[in-house]
Amino acid sequence: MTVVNKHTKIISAAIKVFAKKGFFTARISDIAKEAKVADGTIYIYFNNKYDILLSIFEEEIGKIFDKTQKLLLEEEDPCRMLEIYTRQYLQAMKKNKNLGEVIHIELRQTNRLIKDYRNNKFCAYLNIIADIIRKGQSQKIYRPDIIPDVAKRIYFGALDEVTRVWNISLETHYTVDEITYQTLTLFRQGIKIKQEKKSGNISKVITDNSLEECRRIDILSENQNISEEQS
Amino acid sequence: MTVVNKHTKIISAAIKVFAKKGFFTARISDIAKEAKVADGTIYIYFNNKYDILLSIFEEEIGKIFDKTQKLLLEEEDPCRMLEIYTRQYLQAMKKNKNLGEVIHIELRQTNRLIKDYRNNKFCAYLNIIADIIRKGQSQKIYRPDIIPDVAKRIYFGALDEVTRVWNISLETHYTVDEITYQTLTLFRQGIKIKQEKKSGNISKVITDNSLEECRRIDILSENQNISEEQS
Amino acid sequence: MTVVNKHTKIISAAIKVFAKKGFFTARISDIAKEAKVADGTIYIYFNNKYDILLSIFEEEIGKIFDKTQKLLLEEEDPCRMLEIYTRQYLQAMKKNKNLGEVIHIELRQTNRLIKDYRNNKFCAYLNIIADIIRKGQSQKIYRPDIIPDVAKRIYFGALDEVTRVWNISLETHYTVDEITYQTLTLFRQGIKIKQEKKSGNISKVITDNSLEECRRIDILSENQNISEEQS
Amino acid sequence: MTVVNKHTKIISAAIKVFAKKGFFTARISDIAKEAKVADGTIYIYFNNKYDILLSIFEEEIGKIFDKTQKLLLEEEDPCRMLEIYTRQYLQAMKKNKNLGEVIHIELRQTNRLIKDYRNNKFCAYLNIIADIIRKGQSQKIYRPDIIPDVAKRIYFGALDEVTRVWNISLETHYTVDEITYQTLTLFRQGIKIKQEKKSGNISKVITDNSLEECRRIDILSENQNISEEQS
DNA sequence: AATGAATGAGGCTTCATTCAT
DNA sequence: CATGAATGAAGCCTCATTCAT
Repeated sequence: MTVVNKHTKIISAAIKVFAKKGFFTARISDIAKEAKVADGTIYIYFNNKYDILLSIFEEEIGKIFDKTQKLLLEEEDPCRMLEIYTRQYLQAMKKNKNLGEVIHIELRQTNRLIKDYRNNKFCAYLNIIADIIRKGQSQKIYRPDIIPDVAKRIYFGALDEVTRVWNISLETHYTVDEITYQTLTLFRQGIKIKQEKKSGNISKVITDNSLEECRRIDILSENQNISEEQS
Repeated sequence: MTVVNKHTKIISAAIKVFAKKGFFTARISDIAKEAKVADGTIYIYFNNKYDILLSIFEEEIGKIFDKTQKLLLEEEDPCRMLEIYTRQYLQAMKKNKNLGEVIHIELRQTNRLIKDYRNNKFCAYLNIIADIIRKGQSQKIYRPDIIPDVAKRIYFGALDEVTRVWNISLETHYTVDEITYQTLTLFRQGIKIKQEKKSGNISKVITDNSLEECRRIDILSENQNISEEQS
Repeated sequence: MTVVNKHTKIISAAIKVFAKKGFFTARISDIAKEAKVADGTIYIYFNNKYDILLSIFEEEIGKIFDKTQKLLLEEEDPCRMLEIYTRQYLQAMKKNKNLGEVIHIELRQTNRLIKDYRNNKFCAYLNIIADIIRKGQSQKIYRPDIIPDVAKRIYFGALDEVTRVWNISLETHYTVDEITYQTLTLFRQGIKIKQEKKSGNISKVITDNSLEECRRIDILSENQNISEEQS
Repeated sequence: MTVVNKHTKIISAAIKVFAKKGFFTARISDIAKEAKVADGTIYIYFNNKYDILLSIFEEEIGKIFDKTQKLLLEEEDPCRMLEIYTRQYLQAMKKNKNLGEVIHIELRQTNRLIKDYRNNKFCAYLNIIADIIRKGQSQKIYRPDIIPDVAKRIYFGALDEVTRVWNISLETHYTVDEITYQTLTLFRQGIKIKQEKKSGNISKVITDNSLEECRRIDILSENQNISEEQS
């Protein structure tokens, strides 16, 4: 108990350092100092600097994935499942803000290196969302025109970006609750005030019109772009 | 025609190289080779490697920002404004997929360095969303409980992440239209099928219940976390 | 014994290399090769190339300064003090001819960069001369019209330049003794044969005349210069 | 007249820039800017950066050398000749303080490169001093135990270092006259007050004793040094 | 002759990794 | 296992020099 696993100590230190400085800017000696071990010790537990990053993903994302997966097994309602997913993610990020930063930045930054390699766990984690959406669609709760594989990215992108609001705290500080509420509500019900009763139809019509128009504009602008396009 | 501005040539090359290798992994000599200039030439046009990245943001985001801004001036309907914003962003990203990658990754990666410094343009670009939402709220079209400064991040996060769908193309390729439709719809109307007439209330009750429960869970899990918390 | 302090090894190597090639022409890799360490090792002991130079001044001048200072404490006669000073400097330069070269050249060359910064030790070392002269003046041994702060420079300039006689050895080689004798004698008694007894007065008169004349010439030539002066 | 020789313009600019920044730190573009010509223009008039420095020596030292040489032809008294030499040098340095700086620093710094090559003019200039001393010795005016080739360096070293007193002006500002007086007097008559009549002998005895002692100490300390010597 | 944009060799410095203790 | 001094490969950047205009 008193002797903390060095592996864990290094991982924790690395999360902190990567979060603060970024993977490339962080130095091994920074991590070593943070972990209170010698530089060389790190190479007893990890093959190289990059391996530390990979291990963070594996282990930390793994924890969230496993816990979320377990909680979802007991749930059938897609809306509740989405809530669980969202809450788990946001809470994990809140608990360890540094981890959030690492996932946020490094996942992308090093994505080109990881690719198909080891981050299947992350893909699996993303796919949970797609599965929930599919479940909701089969239960006729979620709209069938939503493409789960697109929506999962929209959703995770939102979740991911939103964690910065309280990490980097550019504007103001919000509670996890507030952010959870905002994200879930926005995603489930949209930004527009639902004008129940009769107004619903109108709303729909407008939207459809709008989107139809979108498509026309899209085609037009695509054509326009041909001439604009820089080869 | 034949003599292309070297500044532009370098920027284009850098976008390509950064997109492929990432800012830190990219070498000045890579950019030089791509731009077909000598390494030293780059330093005639840019102060340093980092300045290239900054210039990409400034100039490229600037272009999108300016065009979007201009188009929005002619529009009053928040929904249409959101459409314009979304379409412009997605189209720009489609036109130059590498740029998308650079914005996506580097903006975050190097964000800690940029901060308040030069990327005000990016902040301004993000704030357009918040402004649209505020406009919608004052017109009683958008729900007042949405926090514009949070929602703008949720939305941009979604947009940003979604561009990867066709850039990195992990799953399948979708048209700009499809992605625009998906994003806009999801954001404006939510994922749930609107059960108009009386069911609206029920939906709302469920949601509220659900969220109430959320909060209880939140408190519970926070307590749980105390024991879980890693010192 | 066998394990020589790396710091010292690098300093020694740097003195040798700087002496041979000069600060700017010397390469870090030259010093590393001379010190038989890796290039990077140098940066464990010094912040940068310039810091090596500074350290040479600090440490080596420091040694001479300290030893000289200590020896002077036991002495009261200004003439003997001057001897000690001179001998110590010349002996140190003889012991390490390269150091002489480094002090000679680099002190001046890099003086503009060092200035008030770290070479106070050198200034202190120079001021010893001024102090000795002042002591001699208060003892009525040294002429009161000598300005100590000017004379210290004249004297150090002479010492410094003279070390080149045996370092660069442009003409012939002389012993430390010979040079010490030459310098001390010249400085203490002048170049002119002292015509003791009655002739002393005449000598003085001649000199005064000569110098009076100097001043007249000076004024004349200054006037001449006005027309010569390039704007 | 209006069209100033570009060669001259560049030389003047180079003197100014070298004086301010030093040869190695100065950039060709600095000189070009100072001379108000394009970088490339410099290479029409000079082979390379180093050639500019050499030309400065050649031309500027040459001017002083020629003028001094000419004035000395009309003079027979060594003391007066030394005055002329000193005055000419100090005046030239006063007229163009930047040139003083360049000679002072660069002559030494680049001495190892120039060596036997092109700076014969400088050697010739130094040798004037030796010749004057020899003349004084043959006229029985100067002490025969002075070695002209050593004394010329002692003297030039003093002159050179002393110019810094008013160039860098570390302590106080003195007039050319004052410095000329100080240097000449010190060199010709020494620092000690001449105690004419009988005391002259005593002074001599002390000095001789002192120097004898010097030599003993020298031998002793040389022996000491053997053990001190770092291999 | 004059220009100055372009070149590219080469230096200083960093830092992941090793290995003798 | 642990250490941390040492390594040396490799990158960013500078700037003397060139050459097309």
